[in-house]
Amino acid sequence: MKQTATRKSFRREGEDKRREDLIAATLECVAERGLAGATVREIALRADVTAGLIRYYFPAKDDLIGAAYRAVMNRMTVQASDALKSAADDPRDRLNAFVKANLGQPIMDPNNLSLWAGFIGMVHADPAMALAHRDGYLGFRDELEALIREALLAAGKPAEPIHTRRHAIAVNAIIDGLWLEGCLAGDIFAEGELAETGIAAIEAVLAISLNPEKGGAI
Amino acid sequence: MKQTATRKSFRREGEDKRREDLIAATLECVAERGLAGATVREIALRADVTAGLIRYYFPAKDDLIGAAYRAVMNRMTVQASDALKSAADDPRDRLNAFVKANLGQPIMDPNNLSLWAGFIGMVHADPAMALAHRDGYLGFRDELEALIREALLAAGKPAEPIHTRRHAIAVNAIIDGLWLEGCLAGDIFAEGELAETGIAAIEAVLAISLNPEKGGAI
DNA sequence: CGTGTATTTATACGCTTGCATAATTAGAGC
DNA sequence: GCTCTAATTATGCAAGCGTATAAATACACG
Repeated sequence: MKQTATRKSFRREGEDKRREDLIAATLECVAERGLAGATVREIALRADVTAGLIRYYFPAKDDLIGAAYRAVMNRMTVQASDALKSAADDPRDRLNAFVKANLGQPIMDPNNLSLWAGFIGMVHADPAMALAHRDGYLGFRDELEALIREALLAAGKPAEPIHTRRHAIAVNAIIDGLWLEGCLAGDIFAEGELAETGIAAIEAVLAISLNPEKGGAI
Repeated sequence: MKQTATRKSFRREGEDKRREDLIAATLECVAERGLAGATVREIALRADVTAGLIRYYFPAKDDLIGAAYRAVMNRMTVQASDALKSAADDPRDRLNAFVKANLGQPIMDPNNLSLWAGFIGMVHADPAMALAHRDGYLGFRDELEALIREALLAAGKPAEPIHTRRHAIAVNAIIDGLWLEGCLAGDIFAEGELAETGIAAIEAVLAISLNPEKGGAI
């Protein structure tokens, strides 16, 4: 076993696994030291790989960063959708669960904000990234608008597209704004306070109750 | 005028002027190419100064960046406060004007978002930045809470601190969220749509009218 | 009209970065 | 077990970074 200046031993991994590992390592770096801390060498170190390999899987570093961004956004979307799947049937419960999921762990997390903010900074300069972002945003808002529509109907309220569009914009703003506050300074809020505040505000905006079981309201 | 390899001519400026110029140049860089584009050399170029001078006025580059961040936040705060000064006496009109100012030009601007996002990315890693941000955020929210309290009282509604706090959190989220949407994709909204949506949402949350003149409501 | 000094320029150093490329090797297929 | 190739390591480079420091100069003051 005496080895002086030996090469690093390695295993060949599947392409998918390696990409995932590299993305995960990137997210670790960003989480700990911000976007500036995500250098190819540091990422490689975390992935237990040498720096050169990154370029084997990603044409340039920015492609890896972009993939990492998409992974985070996708992960958040999936987590919110998961909350929907395990929710009750009543549309109001579903909207309630959706909001709570977005305003609680693990979605409302400073690490997510760091990556998101870093990426937003690039959006302004890179049109391709701007497009990717807009798609994500509109997708989220469309999902929200559908939930709102069903909740309104379940409460016996009209749900014209003209109104649901504006409602979706407002509710989306409430979620985004509270998410932001929670990510940036979660410690100055009580446990669950932001989620409760969000639910109450959305109830007021939509003029319906999102807790049809307990607090009955037509 | 024949000069080969002459030194750059310069004028001595007051300390305040130089600091302001350097900060302005920094903001230009960040707005155009993100935080990564704000290098000492590029900043110096924009300020029509050589790079070394930056360190004469700021101990390190990060100090300049921090000063620039504070300048942006301060500028937005001042702009919003200006809108208050030229508003009517009725507290509901004042809150209305405050919201409209934050959801219109020049505050709701992609450049401001770029700056803000770039800095927010650092907040997570740099404790000093985090403190600066928290102060700004709490200052904004406090101002908002005072406005809300007065508006509620003017409408004959109770304004207990327990409630105004939560209202301030929610209204702040609405403003932040809509500001974000407008900065990121202002072109997909009609003129004034976001401001109107914000006013309507806030009216719903506070259960008062913010247009006491025209649309009378107790 | 000199003179002193605070301000500004100029230059260079040591690091780190992203990227390219050559050398190696693990592991599948025959 | 051999062989071939795709995956991985290792090395180096050119560029750009922040910072330190010495040299130059504008300009207030006497």
